[in-house]
Amino acid sequence: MKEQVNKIPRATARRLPLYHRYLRLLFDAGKYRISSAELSEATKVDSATIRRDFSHFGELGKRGYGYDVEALLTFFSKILNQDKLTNVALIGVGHLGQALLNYRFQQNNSVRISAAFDIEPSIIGTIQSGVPVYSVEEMVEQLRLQHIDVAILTVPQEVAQETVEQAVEAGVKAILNFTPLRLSVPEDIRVQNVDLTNELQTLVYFLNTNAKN
Amino acid sequence: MKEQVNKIPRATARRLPLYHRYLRLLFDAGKYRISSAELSEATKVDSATIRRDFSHFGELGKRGYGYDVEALLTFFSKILNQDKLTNVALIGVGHLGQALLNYRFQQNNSVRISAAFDIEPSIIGTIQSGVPVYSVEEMVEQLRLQHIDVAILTVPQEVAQETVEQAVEAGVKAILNFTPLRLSVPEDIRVQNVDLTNELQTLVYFLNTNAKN
DNA sequence: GGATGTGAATGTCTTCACAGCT
DNA sequence: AGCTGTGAAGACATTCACATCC
Repeated sequence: MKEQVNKIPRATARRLPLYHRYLRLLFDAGKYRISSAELSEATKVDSATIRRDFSHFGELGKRGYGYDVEALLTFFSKILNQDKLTNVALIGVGHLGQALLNYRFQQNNSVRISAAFDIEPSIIGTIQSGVPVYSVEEMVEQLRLQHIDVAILTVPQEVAQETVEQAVEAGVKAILNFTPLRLSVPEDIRVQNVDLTNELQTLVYFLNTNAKN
Repeated sequence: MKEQVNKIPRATARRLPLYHRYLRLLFDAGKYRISSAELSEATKVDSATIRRDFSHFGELGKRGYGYDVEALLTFFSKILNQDKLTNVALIGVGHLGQALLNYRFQQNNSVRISAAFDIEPSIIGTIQSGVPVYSVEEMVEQLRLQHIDVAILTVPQEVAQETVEQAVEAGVKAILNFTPLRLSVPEDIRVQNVDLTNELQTLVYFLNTNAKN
């Protein structure tokens, strides 16, 4: 079933959505052919890196020509499961959670938030930005029922760990963690941290060190 | 003036705010001594990596003992300029921008959003979550006036590039970019991308590849 | 005794530079 | 003639494992 070329380097995998996005942009702009040099200009990824990344999936281009935009786009759509719809849960409907509910995660929607959870009685049972909000008590049940295995965590840090444990119990396999805490999870669970304070402080740090790195 | 130990590896620098945060947590919890092994458990950073990271700043620990929490905290506070207040601008007060205005970027506030910019007449001139909102027309002037050199970019992607060019013109040196586009900037300007769609899609990709990487 | 600091080994990622194919 | 795909080199990062020192 998985005819997938395995052992894609992590760094490459993390760039795939970016390539996919720019290929769509190019395709929509009517471009039918692209070289690694041009794609590099758009994405700011070194052209040799782009060629290396692509090469992990086979010989996608033609020497002396470049890559066919439509073919590449189709290929990466498959790779990234853009054909299927992936349902995601949002846990914690505070300011940031609300913003993410409104966030257009895709023009071409292949990922969508299909359920949200909170403890605030005034929003439980309502539809926020098109997404039903459930109480946290119903979370395990709903996650199981809806077969959701990706969750976005935007709860207060005080309850982050306990919440993630419930989510994992309910079968969640991947977590996009917006809390500033590093979560403890079983090793087969993937956590991606989005650490806004950290990003901002790193930026300030580099600014104050006159560092070129 | 800069007695700073230079040539800190990029990967180390990106972990400094995390260390700082956990040291504060430990300090506030009354812990006065910590080993790299314990800090590793909290931060999920390998203990050898922690020791290597710290060693770039000198010999901060004591063999057979570990590290003094307060001393480390003080040290990293200096390194990260936690003593000074850094003003940051928020450009684009949509849903995500609003959420960031409310985001507590620090318990111990050393970074704060001091000005916001938008084109929406109904919020221009108002105070949103304690932050004055100016029109984009006033942006260059205000950024200069307030000597702001860090900006958070949460504008629609259609105007991202032109907006960033104005910000750079106004002296901004670092940008936290929440738009899905890769910005073109002079090479002395630092851009940190926070690419939410990308993160989510990468997570989905890894989920569907039964990848261990 | 116990945990640091660090050479050395290993792993990962990027970049060069060019042979080879179209 | 031009651009890919990739060996080889280089740069960077992590991890091992232990001598060293408190």
